[in-house]
Amino acid sequence: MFELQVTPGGNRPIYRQIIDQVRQAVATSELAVGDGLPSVRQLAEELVLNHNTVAKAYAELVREGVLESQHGRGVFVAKRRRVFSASERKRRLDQAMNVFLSEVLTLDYTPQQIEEAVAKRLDQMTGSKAEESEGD
Amino acid sequence: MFELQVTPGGNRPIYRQIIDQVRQAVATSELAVGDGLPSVRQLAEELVLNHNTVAKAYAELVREGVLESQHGRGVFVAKRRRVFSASERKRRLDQAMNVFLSEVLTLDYTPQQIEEAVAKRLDQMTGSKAEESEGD
DNA sequence: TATAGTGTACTGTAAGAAGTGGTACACTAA
DNA sequence: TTAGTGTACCACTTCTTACAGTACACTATA
Repeated sequence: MFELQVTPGGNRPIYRQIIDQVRQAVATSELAVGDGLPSVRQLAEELVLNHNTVAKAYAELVREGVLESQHGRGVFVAKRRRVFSASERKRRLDQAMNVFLSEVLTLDYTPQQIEEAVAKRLDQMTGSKAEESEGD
Repeated sequence: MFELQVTPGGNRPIYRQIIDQVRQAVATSELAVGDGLPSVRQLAEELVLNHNTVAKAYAELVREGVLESQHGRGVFVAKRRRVFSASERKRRLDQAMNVFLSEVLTLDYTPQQIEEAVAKRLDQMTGSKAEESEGD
């Protein structure tokens, strides 16, 4: 079952927390292509939020090509496709790396530690596909 | 010479762009320990900003231990030191990785491509210390 | 000592983002 | 017909970002 959790008052906006977690669930195959997501109102009730906040997150994920919405039916995980141009992809990768690396280097992690941590997390994410769907 | 550039109206706040670039300059040793930074008013004039915006960025960098301010004299690159607890460092590393990885995985980069890109950029950052200070 | 330049700290103002609350409409499926 | 869906508004509040101006304590230098 797809669960997500949100902490209001954190440094990161709620709707962005939803985006992060859905992205991650898709990346780890916890959510497979075609899977349905909770409706905006249902998820809003679960998380004690306004439905507009959930809708905002879903809308951005649709824009990114992660989700696909069907009016009157629901929101579903979309088939993998590229929505950005090659140069835009590169630009976003570079910017994301800059932010990430300048942050962790400031935290005084060494390059080796960073590379290891990234490799480990990537393995966690993409290696353990759908292994939790046994207890359903 | 230390140059930095800022784009207003971008997705990232101006003061945060300053923080990112100073962090990066320190990480790459473009700015060495003890080096002075432009004064808040001078930098504000260069970038056509309010001095409060620059001061806000500097203040956060001081809080992070990247910079050190001397009242009446200026702001300087601080000696490397840790300002966060071990658990806080780990928490920040994890959060930064989550944001970074969910973002680039959504961009449809493969784990291999991501690891390579990170390794390459890390090498650029920490390998080419102060090599541009020849054309001064 | 005067003066200029420094960081810092206020106040006030304006614009935008984030989030809530409510309503409404078109669509789908039972 | 009815319930549930996505979507689109509007109004409102709170917080963040940024600007504008002023002020003060400090440092260095003439």
